[in-house]
Amino acid sequence: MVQTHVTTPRKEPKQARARATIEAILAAAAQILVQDGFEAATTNSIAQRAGVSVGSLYQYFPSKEAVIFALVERHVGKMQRQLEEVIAEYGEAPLEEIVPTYVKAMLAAHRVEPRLHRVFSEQLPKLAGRDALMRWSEDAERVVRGVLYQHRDRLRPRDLEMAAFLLLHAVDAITHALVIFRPRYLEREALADEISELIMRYLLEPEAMTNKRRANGRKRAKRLLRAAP
Amino acid sequence: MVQTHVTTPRKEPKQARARATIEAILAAAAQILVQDGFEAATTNSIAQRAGVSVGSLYQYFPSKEAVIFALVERHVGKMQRQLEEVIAEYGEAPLEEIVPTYVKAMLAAHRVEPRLHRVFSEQLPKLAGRDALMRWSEDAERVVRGVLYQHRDRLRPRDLEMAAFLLLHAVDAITHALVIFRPRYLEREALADEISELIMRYLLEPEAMTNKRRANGRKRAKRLLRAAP
Amino acid sequence: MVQTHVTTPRKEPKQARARATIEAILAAAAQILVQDGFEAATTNSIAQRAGVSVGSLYQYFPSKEAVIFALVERHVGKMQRQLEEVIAEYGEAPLEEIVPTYVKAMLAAHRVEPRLHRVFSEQLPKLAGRDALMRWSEDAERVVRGVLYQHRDRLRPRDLEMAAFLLLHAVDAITHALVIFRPRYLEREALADEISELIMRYLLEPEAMTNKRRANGRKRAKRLLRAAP
Amino acid sequence: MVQTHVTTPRKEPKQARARATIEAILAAAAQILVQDGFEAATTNSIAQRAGVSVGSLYQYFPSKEAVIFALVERHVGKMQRQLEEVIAEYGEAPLEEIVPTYVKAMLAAHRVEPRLHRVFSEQLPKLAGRDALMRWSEDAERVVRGVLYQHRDRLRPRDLEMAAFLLLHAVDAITHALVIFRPRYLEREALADEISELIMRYLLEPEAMTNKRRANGRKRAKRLLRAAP
DNA sequence: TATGAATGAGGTTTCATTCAT
DNA sequence: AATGAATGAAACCTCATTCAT
Repeated sequence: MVQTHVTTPRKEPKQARARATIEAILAAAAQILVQDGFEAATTNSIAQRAGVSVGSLYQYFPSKEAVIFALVERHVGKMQRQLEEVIAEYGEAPLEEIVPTYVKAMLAAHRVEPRLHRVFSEQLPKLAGRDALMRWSEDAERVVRGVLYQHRDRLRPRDLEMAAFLLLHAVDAITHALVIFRPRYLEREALADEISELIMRYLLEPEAMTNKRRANGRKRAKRLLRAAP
Repeated sequence: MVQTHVTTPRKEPKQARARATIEAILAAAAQILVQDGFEAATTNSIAQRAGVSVGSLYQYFPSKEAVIFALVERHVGKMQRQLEEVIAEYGEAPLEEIVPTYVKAMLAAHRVEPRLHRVFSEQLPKLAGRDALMRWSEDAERVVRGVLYQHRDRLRPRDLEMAAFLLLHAVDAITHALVIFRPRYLEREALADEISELIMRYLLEPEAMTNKRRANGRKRAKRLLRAAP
Repeated sequence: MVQTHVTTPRKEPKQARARATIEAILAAAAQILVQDGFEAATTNSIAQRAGVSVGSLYQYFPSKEAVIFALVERHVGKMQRQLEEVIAEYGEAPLEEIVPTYVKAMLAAHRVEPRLHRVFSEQLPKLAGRDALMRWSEDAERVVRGVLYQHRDRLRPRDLEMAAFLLLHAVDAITHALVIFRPRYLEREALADEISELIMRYLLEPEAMTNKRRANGRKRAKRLLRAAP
Repeated sequence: MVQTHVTTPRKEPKQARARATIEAILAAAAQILVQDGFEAATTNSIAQRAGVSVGSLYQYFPSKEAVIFALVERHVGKMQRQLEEVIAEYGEAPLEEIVPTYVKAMLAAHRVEPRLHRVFSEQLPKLAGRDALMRWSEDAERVVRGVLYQHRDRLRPRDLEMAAFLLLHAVDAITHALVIFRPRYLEREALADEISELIMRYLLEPEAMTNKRRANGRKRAKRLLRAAP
């Protein structure tokens, strides 16, 4: 929606207010989900926490599930964009760089709203949003597969599809488990290195994996990551 | 035992008929959970599918959650027993044997009732059973940690706790993701090998991992596993 | 039912057992009513406390209300018999004796099972037993009225029906209130005297109420009451 | 204030419509209680009779008991206010005036909603409102005690606390019994006189109780009562 | 006869959604 | 546009009663 703000200035205040209401509702929903779990997130409680009436909620969302769905979509979108940015930027880089960067991107993605992520993966009922979450997995897998194909000459595994599957879910689950069982680990430097190690050792034959290369790669990755927002 | 009075069984059956009723209720609950998801599992629907009245359900379970809880406990118990058996049997074996066996045991554990497992990990609300599921994770992690400590001389990673954490959740999540995204993969021979590869390469330095050894190890593992019940 | 226990000895054991079961049920019901209130008295809880099965309860009582009803009847019966005994014995005595004796009889009647009496008067639903309780009131009123008529020549009030009504309910309510608010008072000697005073002063003109007479009356009443079981 | 969160009103109405709904609910509850007894007062029947949905009932009352509680509180409040007004107005008057006035006030209080009062005192389960009813008794007793202490010089009874107890409950119970057994009596003039007589004769020595005084007192009381709203 | 498992109508309560104001 | 009162289907759970064993 391209806004011609020069010609329709009178509508703006209203739209801005609507936007604010929507934000308030989503924020309230997220807060309740995180603090009190899925069962506590009723339309009335969300509206109340958002400081609006139920009526207003239904003005902007056709149903309760739509609220949850919007929240999931937004969350997944953020994660996806993060991942894609990294891949786009490092698309041409050697594996030694792209892997640790990807790992860090995943960790960073989970750090964004770890508690919300947890609620989504644990308590989301069939209908509302589970699909969106699965789509994210499939998209991410496709991206990983792409990267692997690019470097297939150097890789040990023959079945790249299976490899992509394994890697994606291993990393995803580890980060997810971290959020739940070891929130503190998430901050540790060494962790990302270990996960990268897991991946690299799986992907490359020992002789293709010089220490030098790996060390360099890691340094450069750090530098690049620091440059990112 | 963390369970509260809300989830403990209400009375011990004294007649065979009662036992049958309890089984019917649990079976019905499992069926509904798998087929229609958590939301569809109402006390009435469960009772109806079990061919009994709601009243009968409440004779043996003090609440709806108690039914779910019993189901989770039973499921987790099965998985735990499988895992412990394997570890007990292969406790003294070299890593080359124990790892693939463990991987296969995990895959087998998930194959027991994969769809039920999925529902549990995805849709279980806070109260009912999530704790039991997390306890399983922690127990399993402890077992893995024990194995690693036994072989710590040969292992590359220094932080064995972190290593145990990574491996457990990687394998767990991969099997879990398989159930959801690639149920067909679960049958494939190669899959278990790949996961074992992922683990072994992470744990051992290249020079400590001769091809010969690995090949032997794998064969022997297969043999042993076949011997197991 | 006059039992010819000489000719039907074989039935006795059975009947004795049945009697014991009935007693157990009534005792259990009374206990639960007193301890946990009316709502807690379910057929199952009564049966359990009585140490029998629900089925047995229904063998001897056609419904839950029948159990309550039996309990009320029995309680009211006891009270009524107490009252009638006193009146029968003191029927010919002067008011100065009969009044304090009656008061003490009432207090004694409430002392029998005060907590049960309380539950009955406070929580009895319309259907079960309320009628029995009201019948008791009416019967007692009739008795009191009879006494008053006998002594009508000496009495100040002209409307003896109203007087009987006032006295009966005043005494009844006072004893009842005592059970609830001042259980300790029930033991006090002075209390019965005060209540008697209340009645006598209401019934007699001052000049008809010599101190001497009242003192004598009180003493003799005490003696007589002591003689009673 | 002994009330718990279970019985406190749920939200303050902000619209006139809401106020009307609350009134309708309370009126319906009172009606059902009076006509069909406690057992018949289900949330659905109350809502239906009130012409609203169950949901509306629960918007304003957190539980079924809260409805009953509100009704009891309101009723007790009315009675208490009546009593206090009389005492306040006649606080300085001689006993000969205050007693008949108090008696009439009590009778009037019970005349307000006699059938509702009956249900409350007979069928109120432990939880809902019994406390409120007992509080009323205690408050009233305190008031009576105060009056007696003021006039203690003229009074015959030595133990004024006991006297207050006896009088309060005698009068309360008599009025209460009237409601149940002789609703017609409630209208009779002579009745109040008789009850006053009962009290006065109990409180005063014969010689302190001139006919003249009593006659005057009664007249003046009548006049004053008539003046009251 | 005694048992206790089974029944199911009916009660309380919640909450997504609508709609008059 | 916003409000919040009103709705009612549907969930959970209880308990008097029946009946096969």
